[in-house]
Amino acid sequence: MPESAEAKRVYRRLREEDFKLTRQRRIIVGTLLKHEEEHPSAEELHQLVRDELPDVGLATVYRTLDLLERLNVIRGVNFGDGRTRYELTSDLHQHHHLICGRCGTIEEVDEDLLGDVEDRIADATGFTIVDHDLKIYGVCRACREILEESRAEEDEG
Amino acid sequence: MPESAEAKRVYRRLREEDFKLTRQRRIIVGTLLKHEEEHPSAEELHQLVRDELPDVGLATVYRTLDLLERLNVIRGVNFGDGRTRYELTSDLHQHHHLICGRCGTIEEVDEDLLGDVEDRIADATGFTIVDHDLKIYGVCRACREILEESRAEEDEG
DNA sequence: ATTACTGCAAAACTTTTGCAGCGGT
DNA sequence: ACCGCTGCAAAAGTTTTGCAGTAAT
Repeated sequence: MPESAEAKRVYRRLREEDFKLTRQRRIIVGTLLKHEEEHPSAEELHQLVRDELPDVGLATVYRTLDLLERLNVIRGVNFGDGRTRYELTSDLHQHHHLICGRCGTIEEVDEDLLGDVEDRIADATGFTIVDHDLKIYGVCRACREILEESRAEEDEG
Repeated sequence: MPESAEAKRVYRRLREEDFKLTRQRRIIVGTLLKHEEEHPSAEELHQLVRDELPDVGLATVYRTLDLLERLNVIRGVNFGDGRTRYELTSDLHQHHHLICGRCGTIEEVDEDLLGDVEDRIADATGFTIVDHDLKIYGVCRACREILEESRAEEDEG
């Protein structure tokens, strides 16, 4: 597996801050990038990492995630199941989550819709904005159709 | 303590869905509304609730939070410390969080800035939007000033 | 009167930490 | 060779669950 430009960028960040680039860290970073869209939890990432290097400990995964979070490479998010899931903070990956309250599906919108909202907030508060995370709650199209059908049936019955 | 219109709205929701309105639930709801802006965790809420009714169990607090979350009255959010914190989902309480990556302060912006963003997303995806949660990451004004000062000192030294 | 709800204690689960040895620089 | 990093196992912290008794309808 050739290492992506993205992975190399992370390695550079590590070296910049005088952290060692170990086999474990390389594989954890690579696996995280590869499975980015799944928003893996620590435990899930650990399983994936073990496919490649079987005796990596779970504690190492946690420690690496902490480290990457401190370096602002990733960020922990909460989708409401019991565990913390991770996503990249890269500007190249700005996206928003649409969370369906009925079926729990998470869709992504890959567009930066918030440029002028950020500007307005920065002006009003003096806050220097680095990144954002927008979650939108509602009902997805499929569930909405199901709900409309069952309502129609009730009206008949 | 007279009960707010907001609290009564929650009680009505409970009755609508055939849940019992117990002393514990009344006090948990009241305490949650009162300490809304603190985004209490289950444990913190438990402490606050015990001031009023000392032998409420922590499990009851968890069970009530679960229930209120299923009824879409509150929502769990993750601010990066180990525990789930809660906020109301009411339209009347739309606000956004500015999270400073240096000092960890969370400021709130109490304005609905996302009306047209929501419209665009709804049009593009067919998603029926009920609510949203926007977190903005960056550096607050105070920290920014501190950073600028220390940079100036480095340049001198 | 019925049965959902509660408190308590135990269990399950997620995350952190201590320590002796290993491995990147 | 140094010292940061790792695996393991134990600890800490958070959330869930079983059960017998209590209270809202």
